[in-house]
Amino acid sequence: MPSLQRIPSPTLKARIAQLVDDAIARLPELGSAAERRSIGTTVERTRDPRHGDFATNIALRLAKSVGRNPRELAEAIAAALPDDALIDGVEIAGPGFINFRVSAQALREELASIVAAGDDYGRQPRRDQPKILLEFVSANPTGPLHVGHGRHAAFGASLGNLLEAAGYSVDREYYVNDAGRQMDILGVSVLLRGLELAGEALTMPEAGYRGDYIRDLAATADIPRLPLGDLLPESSEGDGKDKYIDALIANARNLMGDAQFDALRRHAFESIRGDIEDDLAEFGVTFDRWFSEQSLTDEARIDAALDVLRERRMLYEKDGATWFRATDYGDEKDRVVVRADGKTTYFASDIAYHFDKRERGYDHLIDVLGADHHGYVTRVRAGLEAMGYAGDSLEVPFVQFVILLKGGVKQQMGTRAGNFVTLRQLRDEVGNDAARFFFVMRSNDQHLDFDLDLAKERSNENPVYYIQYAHARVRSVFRQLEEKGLAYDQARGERQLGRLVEPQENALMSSLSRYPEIIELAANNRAPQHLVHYLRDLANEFHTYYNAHTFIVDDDALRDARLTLITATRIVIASGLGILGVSAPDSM
RNA sequence: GCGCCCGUAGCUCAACCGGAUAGAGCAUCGGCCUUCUAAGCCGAGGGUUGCAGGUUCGAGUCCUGCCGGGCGUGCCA
Repeated sequence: MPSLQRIPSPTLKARIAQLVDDAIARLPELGSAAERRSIGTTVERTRDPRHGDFATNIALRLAKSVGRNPRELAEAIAAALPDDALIDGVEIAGPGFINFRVSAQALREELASIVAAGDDYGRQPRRDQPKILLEFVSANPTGPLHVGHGRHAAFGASLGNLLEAAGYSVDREYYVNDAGRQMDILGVSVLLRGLELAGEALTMPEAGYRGDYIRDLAATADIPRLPLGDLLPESSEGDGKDKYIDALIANARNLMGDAQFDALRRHAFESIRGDIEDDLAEFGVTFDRWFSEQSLTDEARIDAALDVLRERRMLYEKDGATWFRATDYGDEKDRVVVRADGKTTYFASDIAYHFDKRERGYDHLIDVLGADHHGYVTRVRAGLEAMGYAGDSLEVPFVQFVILLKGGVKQQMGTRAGNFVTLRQLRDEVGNDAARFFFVMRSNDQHLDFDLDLAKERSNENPVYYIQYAHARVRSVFRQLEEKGLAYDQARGERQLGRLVEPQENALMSSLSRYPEIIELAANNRAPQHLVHYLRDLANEFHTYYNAHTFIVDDDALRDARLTLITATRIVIASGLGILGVSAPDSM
């Protein structure tokens, strides 16, 4: 459906807020414009229909600063409101709220605009500023994605879609941790499994990767026949598992040579990375860029970033290491960027990476991180500030853990141990739609109990079906229409919207008009679950309407009006589900 | 110890920069299919929003202190 330069009208909420602003501007005794702005005009949807459709508390907020009774103030503001066809009634209520009832005509116009805009309804025009870089998932390429990563993927992807719908310019990026020690550990894990496949008896060290996928990688890798006696370190793991595996890696490099070891490492890494990309793509999650951590080293960006910090006197030497003065920017301690052994730390990469993001022209950075990374934000912001960028240009929504319930029992997960449920397994069991939906239906900063058995049941207990069913029902109505030899006359439907007078019809129209506001709200709050709850409510209103009234009636005008209403409902549901990455089926 | 997040109905969770009588689903109980899909609808019961103070015209929301849970606090990545 081509959208030719459609200029979205402001939301109903924004239009009412404008009327209130206009009214206050006519009352100079209420203070300067600047003072009013600092208070802010707040217009909200009411919770209770008896309070109308919208309400503002502006009189309550202004009362103190102008020293007047809030109700009296509300009366004055209401009297100063410009005449507008949008509003059908205004009343003062409670301690000084001004309640607005939206006119039926305005709702009908909004309904017509949904059908006209189609998929574009609710979307704001694209703004060039600010340019947002959204980084999410960024799971280490040392194994397949598990359900926790799935939550990150679903949340990040939905957030990106929401931000774009709200008009922001967004690029999505996956930071690939392809450098450093963990790649060595991955390589040596594959080596050990390969030797095992060749008949050697050995046990995987605790610090090694023990998942079954390591065996699969080993089966397709070129594994040299190394003598175990030379490969295995003399020290035991009891002396420290980190020390043990480092010695093992050193031995492997000595015996194989760096080139062959790196080739083995690369084989494992590339196959895992490819698998992650495929997995995410099947999940409907794609990225504009896969950013390699190794490239920071290869292109000397870490050194360049450290040079900038050094010039700015933000680095010093102590105990043989190089430290960054993070405490100057509110961190609780200074942080090492170059270790005594000359290697840069992961934090040094992070500084360089985030500096690079800003240098690439992104104004605002969003990193979706696991809740266990919260300690990181202060120091990365410190890095940005030391580089001359605002610390708050980095925003970090945290995603809490997923607790997987199977038979009512919590499943423990760990990449090292390899006993996790993979995202792929989850998708196979519950389907992409249910998985995408479940992952975002709870606030990201809440732990998520993911009940596998429940999600597997293709029953009415699964909320995603409830919404999809509403969409399928609309399609079904139109199939019935066709079978009865009738046709939908959209133009007539739009002319006859005045026929929609049932309470269920008014409720549905009102809910539909909220959609653009929900997009904005969910995007600004980084909260896809607002959209989830909205869609659930909308589906509920549709199902109620469906049960209360027949759409395919003999009265042509009424029938077309109703078909217009349910078409608009279908459009909004399909759009909302699309943002969440969930399909909108034509039949179920 | 210090820092961050979270405590809302039996369970899982909502509640839009503080707003009016705190809402849904599941579960429980009672109704609705000769009519567009019953994967649906309607109704009922269920709450001292962890506790105690404070700010405010107004607090689940903000502040302080407790209690309980999670995470972090590496020259790991």
